[in-house]
Amino acid sequence: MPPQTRRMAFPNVVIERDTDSEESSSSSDEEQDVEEEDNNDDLEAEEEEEVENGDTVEEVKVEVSAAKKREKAPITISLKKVCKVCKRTGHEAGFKGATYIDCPMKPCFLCKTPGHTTMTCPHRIATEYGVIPAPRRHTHNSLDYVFERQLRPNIPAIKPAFVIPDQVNCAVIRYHSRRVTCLEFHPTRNNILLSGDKKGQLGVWDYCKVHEKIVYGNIHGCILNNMKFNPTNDGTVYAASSDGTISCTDLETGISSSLMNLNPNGWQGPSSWRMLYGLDVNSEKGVVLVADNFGYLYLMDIRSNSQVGETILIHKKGSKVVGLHCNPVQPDLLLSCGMIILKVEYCMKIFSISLARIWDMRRLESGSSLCSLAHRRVVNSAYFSPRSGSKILTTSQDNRLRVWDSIFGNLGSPSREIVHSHDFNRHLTPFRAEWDPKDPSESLVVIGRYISENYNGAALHPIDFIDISTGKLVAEVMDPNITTISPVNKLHPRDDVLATGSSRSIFIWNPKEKSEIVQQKDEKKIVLCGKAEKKLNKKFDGESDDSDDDIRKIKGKITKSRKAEPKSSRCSLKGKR
DNA sequence: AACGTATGATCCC
DNA sequence: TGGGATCCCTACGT
Repeated sequence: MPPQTRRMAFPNVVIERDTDSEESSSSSDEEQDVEEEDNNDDLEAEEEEEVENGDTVEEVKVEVSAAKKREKAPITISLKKVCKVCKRTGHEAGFKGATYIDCPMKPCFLCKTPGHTTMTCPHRIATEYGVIPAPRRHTHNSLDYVFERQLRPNIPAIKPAFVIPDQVNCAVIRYHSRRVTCLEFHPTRNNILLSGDKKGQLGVWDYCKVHEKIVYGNIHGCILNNMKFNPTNDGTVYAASSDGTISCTDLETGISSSLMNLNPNGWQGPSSWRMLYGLDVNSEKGVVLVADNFGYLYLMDIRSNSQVGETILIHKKGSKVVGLHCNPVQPDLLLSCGMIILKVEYCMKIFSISLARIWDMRRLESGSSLCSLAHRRVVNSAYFSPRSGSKILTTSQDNRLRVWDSIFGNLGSPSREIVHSHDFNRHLTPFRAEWDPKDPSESLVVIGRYISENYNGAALHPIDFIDISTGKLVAEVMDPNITTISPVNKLHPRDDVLATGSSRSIFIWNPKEKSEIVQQKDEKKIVLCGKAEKKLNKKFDGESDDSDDDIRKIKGKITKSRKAEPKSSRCSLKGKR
């Protein structure tokens, strides 16, 4: 459907004149300006056409007061509407209603290729565009063949594949005072969700007892970048922060100890301030691994809380290492990812390359990585697959998800690249695609979407479920009450539950059938959030003693999928065996 | 409603 | 090699 343009009322401009001298000087200036603009523009014809159409460009005549009008001719200033992106006239980028119109002078905002806009980008129409599906697993011997042919059809599927949590079950609005940066489900207690924010606060929320929530505010001074539960005691969590410390916090008491402080002398300027980003725990080796913004990796012993071995430069000196992940099956393997670390000249052009690197924990030295996986922009996250640990999934700021099917195969180039909108924006927590830990095929992945879509007149940013074996969009999940972008998402390790961090709010999603039970049960508590929240705040101000801590039960209503697929098919094993 | 601002990667000189 | 300009679909407060 072609984008609809709306005729905007243009403001009248009146220029007041005080003195004759000023008048003459300013008038000549203006005339010059007009002239210059006209000369610079070869869009004159186009412009006139548009004026006739009553579209974007309009001329404003400035009428001088009647008395002076006789002496001086009226001045015509051309206030052409200018594109806010490329500053040219003749078109305008931005929202027209709930639809965003791209600047045609810029490369596609989705795939970054010039020549078209997101509106017509083939990747927007189908996420699987250009993705070569993973090859079917060929049966090699007769036993395999017999199993596939005769036994498998009789074995009931353990999990009816791809259950999509698509209904907002409950939400905490303005739980945090700054945007959410990370989420983590408790490894054993099903309803406990931890959240970190930009301020360094740590939230603990029991989302089945909606009103039970805690925020620990004195653990870190700024961004809580990553957290992981202590494998030997799941009542405590480790967290890495941009304040340069690692914390170990007791969830019951909120008492926190610091394992490391990289800035013992305080603020000495930005060139020396160290920030911790990547964090993971290797329970086999009994170490907490962290990485900083200067490219260094540190290992901390869990028992002694002291550093093990040397500090190792694992990426280019001075480049931020944003993610670390230990292989869930082979504890000797470590994955790191981060910012640009080299520049390459190719075909007379210079390309920046960011890397994810695989390391052998037994031989951790600078330059000894087993393999480097190249990306064109910063790699926000790199994860081994949760069950077999043999696949790798990365999220890069070049708007692509990359998948390597086997760490034992050829790692030279990714098995698949899926174009997906998850641009970097300094005001947003970086997007990270997360595996579904429950999917035995290790192909379902969740990631928030940056660009919005017009859903019945509302610009919403859905959360995408992608089958990374085919690149297909399995489901796009959104709620009319969530108007902000949702860069932080985590799937529950056992339940069909999705947790979303969107701006300062946290949402819990269930598959439809579950949420309806909850809705019935708590009908009186159901209120709206998002834009409706403001109104409700006023209403609730009398009842609630602390509006910042309001917990709101929200009734989710799934908006029709863009492709208007029936619900059943959206949650089926589409494109799979 | 219109603006200001927080603030990170990247490009370019 | 380093600092300053730039940025594009932000979110929220005044």
